Amino acid sequence: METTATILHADLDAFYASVEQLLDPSLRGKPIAVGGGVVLAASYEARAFGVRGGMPGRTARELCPQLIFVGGNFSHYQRLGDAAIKVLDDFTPLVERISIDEAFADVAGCTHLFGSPQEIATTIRRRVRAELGLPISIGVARTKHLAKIASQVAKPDGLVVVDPGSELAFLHDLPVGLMWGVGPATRARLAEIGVETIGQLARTHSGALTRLLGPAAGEKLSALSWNRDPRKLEAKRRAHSAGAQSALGRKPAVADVIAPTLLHLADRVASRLRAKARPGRTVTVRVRFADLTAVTRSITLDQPISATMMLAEIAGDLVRGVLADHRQEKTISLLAISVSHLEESFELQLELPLGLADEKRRPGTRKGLARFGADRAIDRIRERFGKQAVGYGTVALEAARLVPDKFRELAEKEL
DNA sequence: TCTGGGGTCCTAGGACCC
DNA sequence: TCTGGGGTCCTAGGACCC
Repeated sequence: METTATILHADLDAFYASVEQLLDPSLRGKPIAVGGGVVLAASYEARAFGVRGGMPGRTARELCPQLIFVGGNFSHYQRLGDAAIKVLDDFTPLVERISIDEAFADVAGCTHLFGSPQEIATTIRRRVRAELGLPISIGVARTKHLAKIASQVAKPDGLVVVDPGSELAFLHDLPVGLMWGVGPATRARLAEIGVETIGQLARTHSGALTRLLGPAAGEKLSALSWNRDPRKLEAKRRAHSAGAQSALGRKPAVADVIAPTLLHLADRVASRLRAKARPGRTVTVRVRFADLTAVTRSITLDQPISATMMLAEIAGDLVRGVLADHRQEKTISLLAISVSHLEESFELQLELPLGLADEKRRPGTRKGLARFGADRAIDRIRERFGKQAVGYGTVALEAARLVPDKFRELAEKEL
C-alpha cells in the first residue's frame, strides 16, 4: 500500500468574488455578489448571510440588504484561473483541471526536487497569494476523494494534510454531504435510515445501502467511506459533450419563440464543435415547462454533424416531438441543446456528400455542404472581428439573456 | 417576474444481433 | 420450432458537480 499522501486538491476560494475584491480594494471585507439577475458567485462575507451561487438576485438582496452587486470582469477570471493552475504545472505535469478554479495534482514524482507534499502545498499557496493576490485552499491525501474533502475542510484559505495513518479518523466524523456524489437527494435518503456521518455510512450493511441507493451507488459510497477510491488522476480529459441552454422566464410554446432560441443555441454549440473539429452524432434537446418539470428527446445520427442550421433543424424536430406529446403544456421556461458522441478528429469525418438520401439520419447532403460553407464564412469573420461581429441572435434575445455569454464561456469545458 | 448554465455519470428498458 | 442468454447500442430520466 502507498504510504504517502501525494495527491493535492487545490481550490481557489470564492473565486469570482475574490477576483472582484482583488481588482477593487474598496470591496474587500464586504458582502459582494457577482451577477445581477442571478448570483453567479458570493464572497464569504455574503455567504455569512446565506447568499449562495445560483440564487435569484432579489432573494439575495432580501437576505443581505447591504449586498453589493458587481459587474463581472470575465477576462480577469479566465486569466487568473489559468495563472493559478499554471503554478501547479510548475511542480508536476500530472495536473487534472476540474474547472476554472479547481484542480488535482499528483506530486509523487517531484518530492525529491521540491520537498514533501505538505511543503509543496504550502509553497503553492504562498505563490498564488504573492503572485496573483488570491486565496487558495489545498487538501493533501492519498486519494482524490479524500484530498477533495480535505480542501473543503481547509476552506477558507487553509491547508489540510491527511496522512495515511489518520484517514478514517478524519473521514468518519464528517457529514455524508461532503462526499463526492452525495447531493440533496442521497443525503435525504441516508437520513431516513439514520445515516448522517461518513462513519455511520461506513458501518451500514452494504445490502441496506444497495436497497436504498441501487447497486452502483451503494457500492461506490461504501468504498469511499473506507477511503477506497479507485479513481486515477487523468491529466488530459476531453469533453464528451457540448451544450447550451437558455432560461426563458415564462414564454408561450410557439414557433416565434422556439425557432430563434434554438437557432441561437445551435449556433453556440455548433461553432464550438467546429472550432475544435469535433462534430457529434447524438443530438439531445431539453424542454422545461412552466412548472419546472423537464423532458428530454434525443436522436443518434449515422453521421456526426457540426453545421449550425442542420443542428437547429434537428433540434426543432425533437422539440416539436416533445410538444406534440405534451399538448396540455402551453408555456415553456427553458430550452437546451446538447451534442454528444463527439468524434475524436474532424479530419476523419468531414461533412462531405455521401450521395445518400436527404434525410436527417444522413446529414451529409448537398444542402449540408452548402451550409458548411456558410458556417465557415461566419467562423472566419468571428476569428477576425470577435464573436459579436455576426450571428443569429436577435436583439430581443440579447436583452432577455439572464447570464452574459462571457460568463457562459468560462464554464465551457475544453473540447 | 418563484431557480443559471456548463458539464459528468448512472440506471433501466427495449431493440437487435449472435 | 421454441426458448434462453449475453453483448451492445439507443433513449429517457435522474442525481450530482462546479
